[in-house]
Amino acid sequence: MTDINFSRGPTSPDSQGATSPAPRLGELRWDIIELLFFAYRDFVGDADHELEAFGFGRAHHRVMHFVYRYPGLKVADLLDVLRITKQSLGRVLKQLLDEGYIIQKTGNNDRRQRLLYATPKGEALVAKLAGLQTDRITRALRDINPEGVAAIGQFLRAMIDRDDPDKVLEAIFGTGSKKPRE
Amino acid sequence: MTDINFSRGPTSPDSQGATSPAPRLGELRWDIIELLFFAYRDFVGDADHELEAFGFGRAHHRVMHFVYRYPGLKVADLLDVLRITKQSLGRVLKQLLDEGYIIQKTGNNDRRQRLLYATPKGEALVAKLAGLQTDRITRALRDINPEGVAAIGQFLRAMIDRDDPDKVLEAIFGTGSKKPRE
DNA sequence: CAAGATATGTCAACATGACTGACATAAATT
DNA sequence: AATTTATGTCAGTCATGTTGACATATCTTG
Repeated sequence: MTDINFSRGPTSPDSQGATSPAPRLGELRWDIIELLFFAYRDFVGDADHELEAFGFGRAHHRVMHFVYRYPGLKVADLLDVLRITKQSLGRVLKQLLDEGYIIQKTGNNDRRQRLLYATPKGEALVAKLAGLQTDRITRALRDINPEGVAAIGQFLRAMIDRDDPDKVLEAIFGTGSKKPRE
Repeated sequence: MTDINFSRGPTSPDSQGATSPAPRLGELRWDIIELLFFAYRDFVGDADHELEAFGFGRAHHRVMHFVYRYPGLKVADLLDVLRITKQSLGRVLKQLLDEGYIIQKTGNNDRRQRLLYATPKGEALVAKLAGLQTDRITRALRDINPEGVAAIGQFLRAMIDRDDPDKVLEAIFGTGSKKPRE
């Protein structure tokens, strides 16, 4: 076994640390910061393992997820949501199209647009991954009462930037977004 | 403006979708899944912007964070926590050492070990980034009562895998970990 | 003590998923 | 007819992850 001998807190030994120059070393939410790190790591880990079997990565998952959830999403919308460049999106989207997980449909009003839809094959993949993640979430919520669950939802919503919301965020928050605080 | 015309839910148009082959399309926690995605994206985004000014990336942040928080962490511990290979860690660690954000100290009991400590320069960087993230967390928790805050902590803890916990997780959960469920 | 295991570091090659910049096409708008 | 917009694509680069091989110092064990 490796020894469990490290103590907690900033107690550097000889790191020239007698000057203590750091600002606000109390009142920081180290607890939540680290819990978010580990929780998210394991949360996405569920899907990562499954994706390997398909030869896909996280990028493919994100695309599939939002295309399935918001059918008819335009390429431009997807770029807003994922916050990546069209070159980056292009690669994974091309694979998903070629392998039949997503189909494109020319827009009715604007024939330049390519509206995206998940195929049954794509739906099955998304559902499988969401199932794994839902299992984890359900387990985590099991011993929490409805008020607690509501607080969790409120917290997560409040962690999200709402200036310049993309289409998906507008859907989540109910179009009349753009209300930061106060 | 781009039109806000996409409807919700899996209502594919002609994606050969009359067969509906997907398993369990109800009862999935799409809400929490998406909230976690956006919340984490914006949460790490705070630090990302600041890191650019230092010429660092997320990898550097993670290393700095855990070295500061758990002084005397060994290289092997860090590998466990971050779940990356020593070659990956080696690159960012070397930069942080060379630029004076971290120092190494030979282990007392075992002189093969290199115990890691943040320098004052490193502490300042970590504190700055944690400050940004704490601001977001504090804002998000502002209108939530103590019971709600407790529920949030409980939820995040329960989202984390506890089989084979690393040193940091043992510290967070209080060594007697290894209790999965029931 | 000699042999083997362990902790760390490093070289080289490669994959993924980001990025920038440039350019092409089709369709809508002016 | 000219311009703008939505999309696609080529080419190169960067950050960060991976494997595999190997070197060195130090600890542990027979």
